[in-house]
Amino acid sequence: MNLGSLADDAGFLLSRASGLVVRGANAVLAEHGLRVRQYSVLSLAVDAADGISQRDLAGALGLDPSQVVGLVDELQAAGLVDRRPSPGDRRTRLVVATARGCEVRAAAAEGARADVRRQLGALTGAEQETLRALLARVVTEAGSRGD
Amino acid sequence: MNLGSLADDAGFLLSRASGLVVRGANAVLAEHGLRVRQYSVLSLAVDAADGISQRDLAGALGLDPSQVVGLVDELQAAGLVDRRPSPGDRRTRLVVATARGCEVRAAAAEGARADVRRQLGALTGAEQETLRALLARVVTEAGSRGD
DNA sequence: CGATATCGTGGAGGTTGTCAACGATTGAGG
DNA sequence: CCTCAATCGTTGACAACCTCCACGATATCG
Repeated sequence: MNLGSLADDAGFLLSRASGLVVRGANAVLAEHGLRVRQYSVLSLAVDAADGISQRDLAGALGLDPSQVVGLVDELQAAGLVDRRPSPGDRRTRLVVATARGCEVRAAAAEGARADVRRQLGALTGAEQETLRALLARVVTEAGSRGD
Repeated sequence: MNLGSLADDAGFLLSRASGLVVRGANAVLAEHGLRVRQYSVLSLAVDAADGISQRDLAGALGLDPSQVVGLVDELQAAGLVDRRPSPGDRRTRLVVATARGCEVRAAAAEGARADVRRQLGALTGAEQETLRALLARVVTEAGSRGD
């Protein structure tokens, strides 16, 4: 077993698997007029009952705040989210999903989930859950460490 | 437990974790004048005793062949790899690592491995191995399916 | 020999990552 | 009250990346 081999490197495998899943997800989401990034933003907006600030969106997604601007612009132009002023802070703009945004997200989520199941088809259900749990710990640990 | 939540989506976690690891690796590799992509190409060239065609490079890395051109150009300009004609096929150009390429790769690999260990610090050694094995199966399965 | 496929390469167009600014607003300390 | 630093959204710039298409050179199959 060659430990120097790229095919055995966890970082490379992570990047490679991510590329595969993102590519597949983008293809599926295109049917709903969305890219993965837009879908992520929309999802967080739908799940946040009172809306979510663009700052928090950037933090949750690991993006630069400047990237969020464009994504929200596109979703807003598509009528899927709105920007509402925050009650307590006039700098902040809360991103809230519209009724149509909720519908689109629900439909897209179904397709996206099916595609992830397909992409992870080599793993049993239990293994998929193990993978999910391990990745979640890596991500949250990195977050609590300051990225 | 909200199954619709983005933070529980395996695809999102994969993409997020990959982004973290790649960012860290790029920072480490910058000390050696490399980016992750270049390091990957260089690694495969070093590991291939008789060189590797750009086609195979693209396949192993999941890249479009046209992307490999630029990466090899940069590595060649840095004196880390050479392009040699293939003995049996005049279309193919074999990418082979130079002596300096081997040295740089060895030095960079050490730093990269240390960084991955740091990024995956939330997991025990056994868990890291589990993660690696699961990802390897996902990637090879996708490969045997035609991406 | 001729049709078809493959390899490397170039270029176009869109998406992403990173960074540095700026105006508006907030919060803390003097 | 007033100044100073910090925060939020936004814009702009620039490099990296992905996707696709087309081409010349070469190989392979019929």
